[in-house]
Amino acid sequence: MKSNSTNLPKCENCAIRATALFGELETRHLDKARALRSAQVSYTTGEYLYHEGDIPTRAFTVYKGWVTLFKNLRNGDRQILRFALPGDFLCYKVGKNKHIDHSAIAVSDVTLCAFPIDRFREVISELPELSFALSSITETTIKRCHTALTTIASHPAETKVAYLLLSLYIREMSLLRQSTDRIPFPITQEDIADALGLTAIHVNRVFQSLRKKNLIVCKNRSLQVPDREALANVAKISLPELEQLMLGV
Amino acid sequence: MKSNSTNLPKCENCAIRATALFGELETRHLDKARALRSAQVSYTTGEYLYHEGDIPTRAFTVYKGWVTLFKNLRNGDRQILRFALPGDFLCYKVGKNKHIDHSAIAVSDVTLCAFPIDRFREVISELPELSFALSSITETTIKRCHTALTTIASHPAETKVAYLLLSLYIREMSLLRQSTDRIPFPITQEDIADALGLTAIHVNRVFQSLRKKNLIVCKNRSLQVPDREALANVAKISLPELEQLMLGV
DNA sequence: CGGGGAGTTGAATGCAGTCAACAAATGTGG
DNA sequence: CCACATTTGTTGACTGCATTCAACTCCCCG
Repeated sequence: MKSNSTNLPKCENCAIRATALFGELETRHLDKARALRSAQVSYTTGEYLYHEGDIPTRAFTVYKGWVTLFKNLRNGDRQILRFALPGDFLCYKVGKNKHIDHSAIAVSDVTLCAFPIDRFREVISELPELSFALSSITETTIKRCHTALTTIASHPAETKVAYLLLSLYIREMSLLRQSTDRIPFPITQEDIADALGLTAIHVNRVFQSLRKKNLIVCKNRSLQVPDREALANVAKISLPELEQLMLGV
Repeated sequence: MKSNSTNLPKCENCAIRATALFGELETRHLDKARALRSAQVSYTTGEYLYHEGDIPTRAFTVYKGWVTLFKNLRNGDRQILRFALPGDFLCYKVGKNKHIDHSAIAVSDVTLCAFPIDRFREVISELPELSFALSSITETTIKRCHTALTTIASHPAETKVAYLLLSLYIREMSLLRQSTDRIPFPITQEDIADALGLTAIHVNRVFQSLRKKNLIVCKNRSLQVPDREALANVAKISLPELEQLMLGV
């Protein structure tokens, strides 16, 4: 882990602000709110951001790279809860029970903006808008959690994989400025299996099948989706609906 | 739906306060916060509390009875997101996107305490503690959503069913004053199937198997769990852990 | 050049879905 | 209070999707 608390980039120009915490706040409140941020921190691939059971002191906004949030299970398996992409807000925890219920690992090299959680209490007192911004974020988190539930419960496996791939593709594409149709894709087939409650082997077979139908091109840690409509079809969701969920508020 | 806004029971003596929204607040703040509540409302079995896509104006605390929260899927199936029991907080929504992402139905006759959502904004401004109470609630919701995810993804079906039954049993038992080991159980096997991503037929077979092993007694809309440890074992979770999640904050 | 992680393939097994029919319980109107 | 309709629960036979186990390839990195 590497930390940097000087020369931080300005929030108002931040490429990801629209989708991040401060995107919920009006510009005139930004200066007050920005005082929350203390540093940018970096982790390399495979490093833990925090462990299940920790009492977190800092919350994070992902600035660059991907993070997996997961729980370790009794039987040695792990359940991936979600993949956090740039703009996502992690590890905010103010309830009575102070322990966090999951772990987080950098799946690629990541940079995060760190916010001491204590300071939220103070700022909210003088800027109640912040509390609604936070609510808005957690509502999105719950909404995504609900669709994750729905996806994992759905059948067959092809539907689940299609849904996950398309979600990640849409979110990452919206973050890329350049005109490319290929996104960096740092997660493994095993990660996907752990996210969807499948085996890596079966995920692999589904990948073959999707490739054969020309629905995905996935190699060298990158992913292309030539025809989103077609993939959305397999995922049994309407494309506009999914885009609204992934990009909209 | 039936509404009553006079002679409301007092929050400080409420049997469910410990686990409900105001349980998060200290007693000295209760009078300010109680001003939020506007009425008690009742619904009969099968009635909708709200529909997916609605713009909610009121949030609810379940006072009596059970509620299912669910989404209707493209293919006609429905995914049950969770069962809400007395003390649970529903339908709070303050984010930019004002539409709610799921529907809610009374599975038994229910009584709810209703709170106009608008008024939360005002009260939070003068009582920031309320915003942390709300955060605490949503953190619990997310935590339960995470374990639901983990449960649905887990194998085999017996594990899932055991987990759900035990969760509901533990929660409902803690609400019953009398010394009984039997809880009212208003949901159907199909509800359970819709919650876990299984077919009703297969849930039935799992029920048979659990009955044969004397792990559950389920008839006439009631449920007994003679040996919680044993059922927790099948559910692949430690009993203390589950109790902490269901009862603790 | 060697090692390890990730991906790929095949064969065999088994869990859960589907279809169909029926039984039991519940609710409704006559 | 009974007759009927509807919902919920139960059982059996069959099918098929996903898991398991094992072996092997490819690629990246040291």
